[in-house]
Amino acid sequence: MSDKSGEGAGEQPERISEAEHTVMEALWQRSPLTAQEVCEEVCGPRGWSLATVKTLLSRLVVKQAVGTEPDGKRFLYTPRIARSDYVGTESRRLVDRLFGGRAAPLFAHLAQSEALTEDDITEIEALLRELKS
Amino acid sequence: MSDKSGEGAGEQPERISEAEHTVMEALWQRSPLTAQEVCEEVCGPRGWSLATVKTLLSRLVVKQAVGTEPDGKRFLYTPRIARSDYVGTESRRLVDRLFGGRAAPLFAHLAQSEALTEDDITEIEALLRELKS
DNA sequence: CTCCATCGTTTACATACGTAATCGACTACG
DNA sequence: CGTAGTCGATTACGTATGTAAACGATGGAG
Repeated sequence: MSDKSGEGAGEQPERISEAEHTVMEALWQRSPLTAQEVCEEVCGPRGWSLATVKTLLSRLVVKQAVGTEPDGKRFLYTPRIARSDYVGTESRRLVDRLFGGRAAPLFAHLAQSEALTEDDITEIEALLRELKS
Repeated sequence: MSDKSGEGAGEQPERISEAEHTVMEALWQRSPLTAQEVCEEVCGPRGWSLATVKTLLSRLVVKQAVGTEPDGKRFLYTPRIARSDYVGTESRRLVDRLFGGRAAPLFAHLAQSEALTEDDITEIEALLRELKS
């Protein structure tokens, strides 16, 4: 089988960098967007120029993390990977790397470092109850 | 105040890369170690050469993440940052970046993606009970 | 039809990272 | 005393990342 560069199904997605992730967040929030619109969302907070956003968008297109759709002269950009997938992968990576794949130690750490608010605790209790249903 | 490059207390620690982290884990496991010994721990699993470990160690020394102590001809390397600090920082970064700083959504994600084992759940329940004590 | 504002694309460049070979100093063996 | 092994330090080099300017096409204003 020519797995040359076709689209098969077995492409493990390329890593998305932190700057790129910022752009993804904008697209997950609302899409499709033009480069201009993405910039309006993120350039301010990050102190970026439009050029930077354009670069990041191209790289994300190459990585197949966002897709384009022509709209007259310009493009509309849309995420091609779900936020939940990204978040899941990243979370898993962290848990694997730092806690030997076990979630409990991560939880313990968050608890100890006071990263858990009252609300978090209440919510987690609710989730636990659901899990045991 | 001269915050020039002295040692004050206000140095936010430089990022430790993934490869460097592998070396840190070896040192957290047991220390002090020689470069040789670190290599014995990690070169196999990662397919690294001793040279690579040496490079990573130097970079970690520059980043002040590990300290050295002369031992005759060679050095003994020791972590200068606690694993729990590193783990805490990294966890926080992830939670901030992906979950708006809230731990509950992270937890929900782990739960949904089946990243939680029975044991995890039991342990977390125990932790929760402790927190509410 | 001409000119300008915009697009996306290409090129740029500094720093970080992964991975390692090489080099100068020193020590231990013969 | 000379030589080989070992150590940390220096240098190397390709790719990734952050950040952006330059370029060529093109569509709309006049």
